[in-house]
Amino acid sequence: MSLKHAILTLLETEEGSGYDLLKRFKARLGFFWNASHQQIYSQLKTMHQDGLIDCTLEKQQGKPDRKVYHMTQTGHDTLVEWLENPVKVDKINDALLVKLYAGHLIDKDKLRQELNEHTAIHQRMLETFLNLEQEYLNLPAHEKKPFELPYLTLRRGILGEKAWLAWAEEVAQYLENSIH
Amino acid sequence: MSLKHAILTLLETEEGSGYDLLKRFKARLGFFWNASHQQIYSQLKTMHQDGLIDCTLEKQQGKPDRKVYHMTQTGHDTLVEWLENPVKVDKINDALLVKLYAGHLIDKDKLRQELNEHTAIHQRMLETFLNLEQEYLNLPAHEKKPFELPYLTLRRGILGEKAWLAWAEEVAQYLENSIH
DNA sequence: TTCACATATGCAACTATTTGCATATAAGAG
DNA sequence: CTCTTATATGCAAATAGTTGCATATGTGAA
Repeated sequence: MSLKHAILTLLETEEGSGYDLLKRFKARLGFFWNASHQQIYSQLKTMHQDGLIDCTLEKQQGKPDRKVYHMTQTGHDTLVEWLENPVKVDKINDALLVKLYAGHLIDKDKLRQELNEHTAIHQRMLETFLNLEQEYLNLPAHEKKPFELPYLTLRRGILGEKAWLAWAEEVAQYLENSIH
Repeated sequence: MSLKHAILTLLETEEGSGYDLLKRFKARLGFFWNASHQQIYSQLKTMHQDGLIDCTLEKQQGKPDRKVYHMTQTGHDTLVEWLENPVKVDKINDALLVKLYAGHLIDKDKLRQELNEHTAIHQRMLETFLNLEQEYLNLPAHEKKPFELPYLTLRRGILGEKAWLAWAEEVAQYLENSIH
């Protein structure tokens, strides 16, 4: 499991509550790791029980209390051990491709419409990534250092989305020609 | 769930045993949907119970008996209904990227080595896809028709792998420069 | 004043996937 | 003669992820 390790990675740099981690997930790991709030909260609970992280309660006025989690030595060791052992190649399970494969069973218009909707989403993601890239590229050289590795993960997002969109263009072309 | 629908897609064209479907998965849907034999067998059992498929027993000499599954009307209807309703955009959970994000915590050599191993796997996949593409492209025009949609799914594999490898090249460059 | 959104947490039930085990035969390689 | 690969099926336990529900407050918009 890697949700655990993703959380440890985030806590390694900075402590935080479940809610913090949820937001950090979306902002930093969101384009290559997805987790819902339920998953994060329950994972934090287990990790706390297992001694990978500990927890202090912060009272707040106006807002609910925050449980702030931080790394323990065990947590750090667990993370390092995971980092040093190989991980599997990412597994793809893409329902849209199953659909396309079976596309002879549906109306081409419906297929085209769904492809357009997915394309719009991917375009929006690409834009977000390109904006983040600009932010990074505009940093003065010495401020870039700590973000070099995160930037490389962002590049994965950019190249991945561009490839997706190029593919969608091919499919759109095909669907266009096949009606006339 | 889409494993169900992927199986229905395969059975729509041709009946088959769990073992057949396993092989067809690898050959046809393997680059965008992955399923283990345990998953397929247990899924078939559930689908049979739910009346989406039915089953006849084929005795064989020398080899174990085969349970041959085929589509029912309910199964067909279920597939068509799924096809006509939108699916979600594919969710990515890529452990290698988590690792890269936390790469400051590990030895660059180890990181480079793991990247190389993943690169080798992706290169092999790309080669496989390109070979399949050649097979398709060498078909006479009239035999291409039934494979047009599967070919588009193959293109996704090709473009996706090429993008992965281009990205890996960027990462390799970075890791190369950061030691010297 | 109501509605949506952000803050902040979590349980319970279900669905999906992985990992390890289990069985049995045949064919071919070393 | 043993080892690997292919054929053919499956159970059980654990882990991972989704969906629906639940609670409580503050802020800003319509």
